Amino acid sequence: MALEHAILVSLLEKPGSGYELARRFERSIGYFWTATHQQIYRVLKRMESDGWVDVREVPQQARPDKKEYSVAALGRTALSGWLHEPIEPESVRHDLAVKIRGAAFDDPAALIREVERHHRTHTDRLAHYLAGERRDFTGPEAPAAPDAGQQLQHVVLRGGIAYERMTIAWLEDVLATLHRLRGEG
Amino acid sequence: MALEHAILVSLLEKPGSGYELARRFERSIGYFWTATHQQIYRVLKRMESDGWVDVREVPQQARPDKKEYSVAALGRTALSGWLHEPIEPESVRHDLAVKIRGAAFDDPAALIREVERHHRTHTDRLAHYLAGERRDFTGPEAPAAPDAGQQLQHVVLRGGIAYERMTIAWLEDVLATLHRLRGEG
DNA sequence: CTTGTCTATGCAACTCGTTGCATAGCAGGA
DNA sequence: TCCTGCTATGCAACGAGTTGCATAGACAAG
Repeated sequence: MALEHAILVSLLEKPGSGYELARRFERSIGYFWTATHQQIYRVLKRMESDGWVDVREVPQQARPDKKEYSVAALGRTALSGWLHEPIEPESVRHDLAVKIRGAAFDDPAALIREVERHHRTHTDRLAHYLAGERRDFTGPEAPAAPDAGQQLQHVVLRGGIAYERMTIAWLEDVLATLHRLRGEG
Repeated sequence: MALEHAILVSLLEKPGSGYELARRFERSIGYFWTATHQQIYRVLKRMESDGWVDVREVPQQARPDKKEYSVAALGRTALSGWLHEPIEPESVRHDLAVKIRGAAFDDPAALIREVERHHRTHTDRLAHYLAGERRDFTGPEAPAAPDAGQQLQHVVLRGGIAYERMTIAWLEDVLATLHRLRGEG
């Protein structure tokens, strides 16, 4: 499992609490790795007892205290070890594709609204990624000479952008097919 | 969960045994939904006791007997109900992206071989999909007037092809970035 | 004649991930 | 004042998915 490793990377980029990690997993990290707060708290606890992360109690005013986690030496070693291991190309779980093939045994036209909804979601995500890219990498406030970390973050973001563009184009292909079938049927 | 639904779709396309389903999940269906044989046997058993599928013992010579499953009326109803429910756009799990961002805290150049390996895997998959497309949809043996089911299978396959092409181009972008960083570092 | 491979099914144990619920302080609006 | 919402952490139960192992007949290669 790689949730531990995703957490290590996120904490190396910036230490933070379980709650803050959960919010990051709704945003930047969540573009390629999702996790709920319960999962994060549980895994953080295990990582702490394994000595991968250090904890620091941070008192706060106007809000509850928090535990700030940062990566310990053992955690860096564990991450390094994982980085040098080969991994399998990801396995896919695409509900919509199952639905599209299933539509052959039901009413294909009924899927049109659903596909349109997904199209809107992916269009929104693309706009969100592009805004982030302008803000952090290509806009006037972006660093003139990005360091290695920034270049690597940018190439991952470009992957997200390419994925959304591809998905949007494919959903349009799906819509055209569904409309054509409605005309025929 | 949608494994039940993926099984229903596959059985509607063609009835078969758990073993045959497992093989399909390594091929066509597996392009967008993976499952091991243990998972499939367990879910089939539940679907059978829920009356979603019918079983028929098929004696065979030169090999063990098998249980051939086909979709029952209740299964069709369940599938139809699921098709009319909205689903959330998929959540992503992309180990390689985690590794790429993690490489900022290790040696980026060490990732080059790994990325090249993924590039080869996706190139192979693309070739495999394109061969399937020629065989079933665009080649000389393909049906001149494909029915709804074939058109829907084709649009799903086109999605797989677009995904592989996008991924291959992105991996080349990643490789270029890693080589650039090695030159700088 | 033994070893390996393919079809075919399944159990048991485990880890991973989700859902529902609980607590608790503080802030802002009706 | 009460209700809603945000930060912040966590338990308990369940469901999904993986890994290892077991069985068993038939065939092919060495």
